[in-house]
Amino acid sequence: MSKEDVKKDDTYKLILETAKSLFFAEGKFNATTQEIADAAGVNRTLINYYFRSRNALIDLVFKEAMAEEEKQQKIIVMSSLPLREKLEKFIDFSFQTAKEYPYMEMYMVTHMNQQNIHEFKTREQVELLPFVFENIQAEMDKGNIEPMEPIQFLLNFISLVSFPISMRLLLQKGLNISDAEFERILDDRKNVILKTLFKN
Amino acid sequence: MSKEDVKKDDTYKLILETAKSLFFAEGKFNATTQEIADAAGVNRTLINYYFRSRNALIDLVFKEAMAEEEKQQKIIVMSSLPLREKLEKFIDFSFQTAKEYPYMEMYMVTHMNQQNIHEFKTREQVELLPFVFENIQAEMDKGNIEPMEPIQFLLNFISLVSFPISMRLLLQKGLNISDAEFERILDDRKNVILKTLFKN
DNA sequence: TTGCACCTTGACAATTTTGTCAAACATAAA
DNA sequence: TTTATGTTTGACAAAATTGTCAAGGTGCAA
Repeated sequence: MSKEDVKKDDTYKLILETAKSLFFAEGKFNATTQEIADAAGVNRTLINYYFRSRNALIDLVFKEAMAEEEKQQKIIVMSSLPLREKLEKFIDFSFQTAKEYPYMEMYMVTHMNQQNIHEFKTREQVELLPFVFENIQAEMDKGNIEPMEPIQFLLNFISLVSFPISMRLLLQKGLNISDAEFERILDDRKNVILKTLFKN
Repeated sequence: MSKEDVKKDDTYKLILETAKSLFFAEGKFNATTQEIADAAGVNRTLINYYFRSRNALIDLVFKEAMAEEEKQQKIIVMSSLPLREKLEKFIDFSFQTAKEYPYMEMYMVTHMNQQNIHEFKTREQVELLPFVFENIQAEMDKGNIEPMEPIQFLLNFISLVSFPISMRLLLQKGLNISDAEFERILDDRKNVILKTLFKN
């Protein structure tokens, strides 16, 4: 099926995307090479042919996801929009990728935990942070947001955006919420988050 | 070492606690029976002797963790304290268990995802929810918290409490925060969360 | 058509992980 | 001391997972 959707010589890409889908969309963090191959509709040894080993494929998936996420986020942070609009854009972007890959963040954490990964943020990313903090501080000075350490505001923001998506399954079952209902709640989240973080 | 700390016939308990520690404290979600046995300082086959199979052990760890968490939470929710104080207690409790088992929530989610787990909340838990919602609604009517759907307020609260703990590794490395600094930030979180959710 | 480069496959081997079992061991009661 | 019960161990078998390889296939360029 999906094998027919792409050119034959795109097997490499097909395997890569299928792996991403298994890990990030379905949350099958321990998918075996056989399972990945089956999901992609290809022979298992093709994974070795194109990626050398299972680990090499895993690492590639991880690095690509990281890079993609960073690239997008940087564009938003570096824009000259006011803070509130930056955050709005960030929410939109997060919810959009989260719809496709709800388990991506959790995969990152568990994967980093098992490997020993050090610098996964570029120097650029880290150097951008003080700028963001200044941005937040300025809004506090203007009285638009509750005064607190900028890092705490940032934690608040990331938490409010990411947690309901990452932990969706836990929340849905724990609070007994249907799929449709949870979708609706998520759609309202953007406004709720802004209302929670900004004074009127 | 740790084997000497307990009575010999507590091997059952020792293995169970070691498994919990590996999964929830160290985040080694794929620990093999050999790794668990080594960590506990016992022979691997004792896992089969006491728990029949690896899966049986895993399931037991999962169920016990769930049960323990629910038990504690129920005590808090059922208390007749005002909402703000309930939430304060909840924060204290969460941070306390999270210090010991930072990866517990993530383990729950990934584990539920791989198995097909349905009712993991007792009927009691679910039946308690409307009561909590009323509680929240009353505070909104009193003007103590920003008006929104009670479920959204609850999501906000859980997110603010749990996310920084669950995703600690990702946040620390992503934001370039030292261990000591992150500890300090977490210690301030309780007040920050209350300030964020409650109007003055 | 032939040759070449690349892709795909199934068979096989190596490794890892789990589970079983009989024998050895320890301890407390008779 | 002997016996009985429950615990621990190492050896072995089975299953699952990964990686290698030679052989076969495909399409395109000469």
